[in-house]
Amino acid sequence: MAPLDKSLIAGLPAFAGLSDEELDAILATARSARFARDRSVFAQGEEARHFHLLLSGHIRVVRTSPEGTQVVARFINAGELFGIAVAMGLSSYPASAIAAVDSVVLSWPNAAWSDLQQRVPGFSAATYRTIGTRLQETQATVMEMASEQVEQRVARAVLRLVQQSGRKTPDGIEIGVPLSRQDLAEMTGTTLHTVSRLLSRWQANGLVVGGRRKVTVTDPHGLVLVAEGRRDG
Amino acid sequence: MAPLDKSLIAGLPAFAGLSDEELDAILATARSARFARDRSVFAQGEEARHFHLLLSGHIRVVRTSPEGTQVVARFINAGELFGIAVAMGLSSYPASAIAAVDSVVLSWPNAAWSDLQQRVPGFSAATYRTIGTRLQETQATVMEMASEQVEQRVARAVLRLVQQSGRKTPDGIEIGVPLSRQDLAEMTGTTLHTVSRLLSRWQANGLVVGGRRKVTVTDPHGLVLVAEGRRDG
DNA sequence: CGCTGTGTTGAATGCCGTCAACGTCGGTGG
DNA sequence: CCACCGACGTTGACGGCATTCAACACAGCG
Repeated sequence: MAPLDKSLIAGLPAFAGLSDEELDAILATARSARFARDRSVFAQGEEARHFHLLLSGHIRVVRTSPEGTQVVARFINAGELFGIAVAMGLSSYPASAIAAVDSVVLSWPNAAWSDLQQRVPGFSAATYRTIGTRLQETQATVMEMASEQVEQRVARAVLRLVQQSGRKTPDGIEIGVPLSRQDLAEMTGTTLHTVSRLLSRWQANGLVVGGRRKVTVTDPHGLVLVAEGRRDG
Repeated sequence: MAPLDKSLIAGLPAFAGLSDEELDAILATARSARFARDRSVFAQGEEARHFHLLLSGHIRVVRTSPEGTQVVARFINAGELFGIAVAMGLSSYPASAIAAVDSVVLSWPNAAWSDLQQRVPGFSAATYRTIGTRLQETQATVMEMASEQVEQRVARAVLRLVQQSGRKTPDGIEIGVPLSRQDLAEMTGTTLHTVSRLLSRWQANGLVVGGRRKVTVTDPHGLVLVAEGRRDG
């Protein structure tokens, strides 16, 4: 396999300020792979031998309960680390990672982890921050689920996705990830039926335009009001 | 103030295998303080200047939403680090910490953090693991709230508390933290009314015995069945 | 052209939150 | 020691929101 080009990771915050030689050294142990949409990068429960960085595309992180219920824990965007079980002292992945669109992933064996920590100044702190941020986000989700109505939660989820991967179109801001009603339901702890009803009503009221696995927000400010419970969808 | 005794922290996993001199050095920058029940160690939003270790007692970690809803994020037990905003790159505490019982807390200024990371081998990894564990637990909470009924969630919360701070008594296993119905409600995202109803029914069916700010589990196995939805309380 | 995955919508049920009233324990001050 | 007051707890009634059950519509694909 041809060596990976250092331009792939030169711009990322985790590797900021490194020389060309260091970047090459870091890439020496990495492998890149392409994942077609809906393919799994790793599966929950599987032994965690690698950690990963998303070069392009979007990854859906899904947790499945023993009873089979699924929850979409988060979406990973290009440039983010994921599957870093090694950083948390886990020997197996706590969730599955599935390509939401065709994606390119860079993977290192776990052994490279301590190496990176030593070689790259600030890498450790950057990872702490990543995990810490995810902890904050997850706790925010808990608060939402404890204190808000389903409608507000779905509105917030849509707004978050818009912020993470929104694309301007003539009609409004479109979410850049194929997103089924089922996905939204699994992100908010509700059913696809309820999500469908909500989106229909929002569409009737001019807040969004729905499509097959697609949502376009036409009135972001109005949707914010819904999310805050200050307006009925 | 008299120097702190190294026996305080010698047994903790985070400081395992250190010499007496190193322990003394670590303690040199620490301050210990006693917190009476219901006193706050730090408050949400407050600038995070210190990180903390619980020497004895129990701490309740509470997040409050802008609207005023409260959620009990977790209980801290003796020997655990808490308020480690510095590790997550946060400049202010994301939650409040309140003494659930009279407690003794060891506190370091944030400046001691990087020092500890360098001086104590494995400290970094131990902290990663702590944060990672909390992330797992929080995500498990999200899954529960998404897929389980209130009764199962409350049962799980009670069982977790039993595991964390259970004390054997003639009547059964008593939760070692003063725990109001309101507290349980804030841990499970429900109301004190529902919790009260559930505990009453459980008591009638011989699963628990309730008291003022107190819960004793008389039939742990039965309660597990309730938590798994395989039995009605 | 049928099949599968996705989405929509109606109707009915039920869980649990809300409102309300009352009961009880424990600490505090006289 | 006792009376009082506030915090905590219990229980009933009611209603609404969201799930559940069911049926149908539509798109994409082999």
